[in-house]
Amino acid sequence: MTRGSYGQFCPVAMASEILCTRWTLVLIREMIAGSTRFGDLRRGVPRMSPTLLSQRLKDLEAAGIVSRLPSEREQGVHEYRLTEAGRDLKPVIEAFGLWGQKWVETEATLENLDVSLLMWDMRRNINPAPLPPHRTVVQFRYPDLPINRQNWWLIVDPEARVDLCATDPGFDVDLWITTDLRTMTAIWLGLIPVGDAGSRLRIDGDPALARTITKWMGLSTFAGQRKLIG
Amino acid sequence: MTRGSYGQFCPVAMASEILCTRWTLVLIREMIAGSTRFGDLRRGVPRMSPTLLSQRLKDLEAAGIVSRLPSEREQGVHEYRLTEAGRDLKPVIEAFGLWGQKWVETEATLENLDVSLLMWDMRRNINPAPLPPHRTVVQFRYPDLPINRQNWWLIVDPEARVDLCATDPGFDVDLWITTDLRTMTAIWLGLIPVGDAGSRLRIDGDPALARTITKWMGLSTFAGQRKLIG
DNA sequence: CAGTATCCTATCCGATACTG
DNA sequence: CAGTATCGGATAGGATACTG
Repeated sequence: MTRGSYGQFCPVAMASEILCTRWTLVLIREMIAGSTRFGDLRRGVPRMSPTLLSQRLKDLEAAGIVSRLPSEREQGVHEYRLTEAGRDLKPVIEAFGLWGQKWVETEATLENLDVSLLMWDMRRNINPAPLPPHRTVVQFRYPDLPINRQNWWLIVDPEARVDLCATDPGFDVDLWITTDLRTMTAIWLGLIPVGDAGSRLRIDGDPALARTITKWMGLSTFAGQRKLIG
Repeated sequence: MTRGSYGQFCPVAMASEILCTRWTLVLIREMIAGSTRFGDLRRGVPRMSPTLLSQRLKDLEAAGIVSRLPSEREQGVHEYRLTEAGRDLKPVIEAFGLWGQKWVETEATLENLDVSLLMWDMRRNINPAPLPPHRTVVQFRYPDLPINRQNWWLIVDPEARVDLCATDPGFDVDLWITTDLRTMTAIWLGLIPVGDAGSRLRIDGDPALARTITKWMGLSTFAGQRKLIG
C-alpha cells in the first residue's frame, strides 16, 4: 500500500486526503478568485501542466468540490464552477493565506516574482468606483524586465469592465506607473505602502488619478496582515 | 524541475508549499492536540513510518514550525514543540476539520475505524471535573474486535490524571461500556448522540456515572457541526 | 482555445532492519 | 524507547506533442 489513505477517521485527516495534494489548494484559490474556464485557470496556475490541471479538475469533481458544465456561450467549451462544498473551502484558503502572509519569509516569497501573475491579480482587484466615468488607461512599465514583458495596460471602460493587455491597445494613457517588479509585488502584498516606495516607484500623468491611487488600485486580500518591510 | 516550488508569490501558494505534503497536516494536528514526544506522535499517526516522521519533523523545524528540545526529564530524548508559527496553524487545522466534518462522506470516514486511535483520542478529551473525587475506572468492550483489542480501560485518578490501558490494570471497574467500534466512532464524531445509539451501546455499572456520561465523556472537537446520521 | 495522449524520470515514501 | 540507515518500487507529475 503505497500512497494510500491516512487510515484516520479524524476530519482533518479526511480533508487532507482530498486537499493536500500538489497544486490542489492553489487551484482552488484560483477558482475562488473567480476563474471558471480552462484557459483562465491555466493563466492563474501557469506552472501546472495542462494534463495535471485536467486531472485535478476531475479529482475535484469526483470529490464534489467542482462541477463541470458546458459553457452557455461557447460550443464545446466547459466551465468549472465550485459547488457549495467548494465555496465552503473559502475559510480554508483564507486560513492558509493569513498564515502564509504572517509566517513565510518575505525573501522566499519575493523569489517568486511573476509579472503576468501579478498583473492578472491586479486586474482582478481594481476598484472602478472612484474612477472617472470615461475610459481610464493605466500603463505599467517595468524597465528591469525583458522587452516583451515590460509594458502592461490596465483599461477600465465606461461600463467599469477591467481589461489587461500586454500589447499596446492604442488608447491614450492617463497614468504611467514605472517601477521594478519586486517593488510592485511587495506593494501588492502589502509589504510596502505605495507612498513609501520612494524613487523605486514613479507615477506620471493625471494628478487626480495619481492622488487616488490607493482607492482604485486594490491590493492582495492578505495585504495588511503583517509587519511591513523597509 | 520536478516537484519544485509553485513559483507563486501568493501567500496561499507559499503556505501550501510548506504544509501540503503528505502527512504534514495530520502530524501538526497531532501536535496541536498536545503530543510532544516521538513515541506519542507515532501513536497518533501510526501509519506514518518512523523515517518519514523524523524527516517531517526536521522539515517543520526548518520551516520554523516546530522546535526540538532535549527533554527536561529524560536523557537522550527530545521533545517536539510547536513554535508560535506552529501554534498559529490552529485556525488552519480547524478550517480543515470543519470542512471535513461537513463535507466528507460519512461512509468514507467510517471506513477508517481504528480502535487505538479512537481510545487515544477519547482519553485526551475526558473531562474529569464531573467525576467523583476518587479513582474512576471505565471499561470499554468491543466484542466485534480481535481478542487483544477488545478491552480498554480509562482510568481517572484522584488527581484528575487520565490514563488508558489495553491490558487489565486490575482495578475495580465502575462502568462498562459495551458497543461496536463503528458505533463508538460515530458517537465520538458527533454523528450519533449517545442517547440515540439504542441497543448498539450498552452501559452497565454505576448509574450516576451512566447518567452523567455526556458530561465527562468529551467528543471530538468537530462533533456537532454536521447533520446526524440515523 | 480546450483539452488528451504519451513518455519518462525524479522523488517520495513504505517496509524493514538496525543502533545507542 | 528514540530514532537512523538502507532499499526498492510506485507514482505523481513534468515536458512535449498532438487533436477536435
